[in-house]
Amino acid sequence: MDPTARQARRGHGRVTLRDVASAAGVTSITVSRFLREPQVVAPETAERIRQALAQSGYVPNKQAGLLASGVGNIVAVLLPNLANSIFAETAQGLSDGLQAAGYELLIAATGYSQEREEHQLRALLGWHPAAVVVTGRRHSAGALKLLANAKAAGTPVIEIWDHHPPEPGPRQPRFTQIGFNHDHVGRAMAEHLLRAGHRELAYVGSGIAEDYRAHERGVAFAAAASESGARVSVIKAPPGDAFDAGRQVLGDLVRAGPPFVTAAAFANDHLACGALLEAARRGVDVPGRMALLGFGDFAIARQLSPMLSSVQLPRHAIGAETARSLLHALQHGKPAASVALGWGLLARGSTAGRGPG
Amino acid sequence: MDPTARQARRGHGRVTLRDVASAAGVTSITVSRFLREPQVVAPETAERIRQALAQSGYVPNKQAGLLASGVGNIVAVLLPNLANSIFAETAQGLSDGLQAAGYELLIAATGYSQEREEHQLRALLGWHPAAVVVTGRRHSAGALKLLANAKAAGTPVIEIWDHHPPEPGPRQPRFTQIGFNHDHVGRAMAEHLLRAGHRELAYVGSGIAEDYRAHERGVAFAAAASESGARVSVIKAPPGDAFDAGRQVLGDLVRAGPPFVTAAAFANDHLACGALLEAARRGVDVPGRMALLGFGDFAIARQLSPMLSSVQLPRHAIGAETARSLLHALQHGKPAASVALGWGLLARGSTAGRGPG
DNA sequence: GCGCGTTGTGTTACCGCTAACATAAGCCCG
DNA sequence: CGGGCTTATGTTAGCGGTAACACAACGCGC
Repeated sequence: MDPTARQARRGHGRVTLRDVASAAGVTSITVSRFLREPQVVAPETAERIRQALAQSGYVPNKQAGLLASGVGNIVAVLLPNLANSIFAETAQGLSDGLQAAGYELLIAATGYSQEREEHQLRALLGWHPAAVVVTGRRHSAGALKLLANAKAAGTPVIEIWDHHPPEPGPRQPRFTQIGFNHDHVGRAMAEHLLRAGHRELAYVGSGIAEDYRAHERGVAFAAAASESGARVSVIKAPPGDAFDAGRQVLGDLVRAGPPFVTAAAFANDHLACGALLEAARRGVDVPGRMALLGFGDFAIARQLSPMLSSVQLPRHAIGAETARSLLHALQHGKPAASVALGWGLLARGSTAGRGPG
Repeated sequence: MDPTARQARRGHGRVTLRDVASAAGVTSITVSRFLREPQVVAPETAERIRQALAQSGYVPNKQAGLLASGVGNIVAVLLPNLANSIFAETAQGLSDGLQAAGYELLIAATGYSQEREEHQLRALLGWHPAAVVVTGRRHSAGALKLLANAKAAGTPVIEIWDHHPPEPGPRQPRFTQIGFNHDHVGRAMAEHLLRAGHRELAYVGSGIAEDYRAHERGVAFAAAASESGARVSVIKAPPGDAFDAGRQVLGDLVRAGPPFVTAAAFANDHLACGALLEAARRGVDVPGRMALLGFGDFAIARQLSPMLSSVQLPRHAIGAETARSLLHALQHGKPAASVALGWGLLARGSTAGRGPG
């Protein structure tokens, strides 16, 4: 009956705008206005409100604010995982760019599973985020529908870590893409080795079957090599520690043959470094007997001897550029254009050429 | 006047519970019930609702749900950063444990700044999270107050990556801690080197002045060494790439003296590996001329030759255990007990002893 | 046939905040 | 000195859901 009893029945016992307002001798809307546009409140009133706020420990309820105003500041982010340094750095880039603008990150990991992605996406969309960031351009049918709905409702949707022309076939919804073309990278990796004179190549995949981008790089690598008349064997790295997997692959490669593989490209630098270290242990000459090429340009790549050639990726830039693009789209109410970010093949000791030819 | 005009004025144009309800020929509360407790709805009604839901593309508005029911599923997480692999793995562990239970992660990075931490905390608390996870036990006065308020309101608060007895002096609010004691680790690192007979030690800090945990390890290291009559020089690693910093520190150490430092402990494995690689390049005998000890047991540590001795950390376990603890606290409505997680000093080649000395 | 418990659905009020409009007080100007 | 404009604050209604209670329809036993 009495307000106290009612309060006990519902409510979290937290300080609300109304509490602050009655302490300041005004109504809640005045405090609300003070918080959003202080200049429209009379100076003396403002002062009383300021004091009431300071004493109250008031924390605005953003659910209520978003519900009432439709204006939120949550950005939903879906990444394959957080432990992998490349995605962690992207998350950091996003965080750096968005937190300064007052946005907050609701992050979920999909474990490279489209099914989990759809599930997480559905959950995150329930918070009515101001924008949605997903990894890659391949999604389940359900997820695509959710993303298309979100975009139709004016929520910016950005696909990161990929940049690819539209596929043939039934027209797909298209979203802003920020990343790079994995076909190009795969081809460039092959061409780098071909230019050094190699004709018997290997491509060592990461073993994560669901990572379509890694798969695309491998396919493009093989295609480019075949077109030049070279041969490629595609190898799947064993599970477990990536360094150890790389070591094992190198051992297998040098024991095998003929034909003797003379150059191997890897899905990531950990695999490649494992191979490089194993070559050193076995006295296998790199790049003389076996050239090694990584992907990702992890910090360790530059530290080994010979230094590991690798592909430098815009890891942090993808996050930073996505933040920029998102802020732009939110300000202008229009989807931002896709951005192809730069990458580079860093030719170092592990693939030093045999001279032109 | 007419509902369409009103809808245009407010609302996001998204599908609401009411839309679904009118399509199914019931009122919104029935659909709401169907979603929460399907068994109380009559089978035929349920079927109509199911169809209406399938056609509508309805996504529940969690702001509204949380506002009305007070039951949410957001967990707010504050980490120093996301790019650093140790915190990324913790985030992954949390994510693994909580997403299965239907919780979502609102993550923010503090950059080791207490000021940013307080700011982020204030922002995240506005979402009225079901629980709050912060890194470390040191916070600004304002942040402590916010955390204490949250705890008083029944929100579980967990401090991770630390586990420490209460400090003397004014009584601080205490929260559940899940981590390990950095003093113990620092002492253990020193004792490991002392046991191998070293009397002239160096401790190489990370250069992040705000990382109080790294600082505590360094202080404990120095204290333990002094108590044994050994000498310690504390060195701050230069900024920039950690491997390069480690290389430079090793160069400085072997050029310096007398007295000749014979063993160096590092704030992380990247620094230590840089030193190890530089020693190999210079032909400095490890551990003969210089023993090297890392922290973190990164994957690369086992791969170098000699293998780097290091401290194995419960990186993922901190996240996983925090998830467990949180779920427990949420279910039982009582704060969970602190947990000291295990770590281990992995003695490998880089600190192989000179025999009992 | 009447009271009574079940079952399934609707009504009302409210979560905490804000948009839109209403209102009251002060001010200027002719 | 009264109409119209500003400025500062209040009132009302609603965001999209849910808790609590109300209520109608039904079955059942005696």
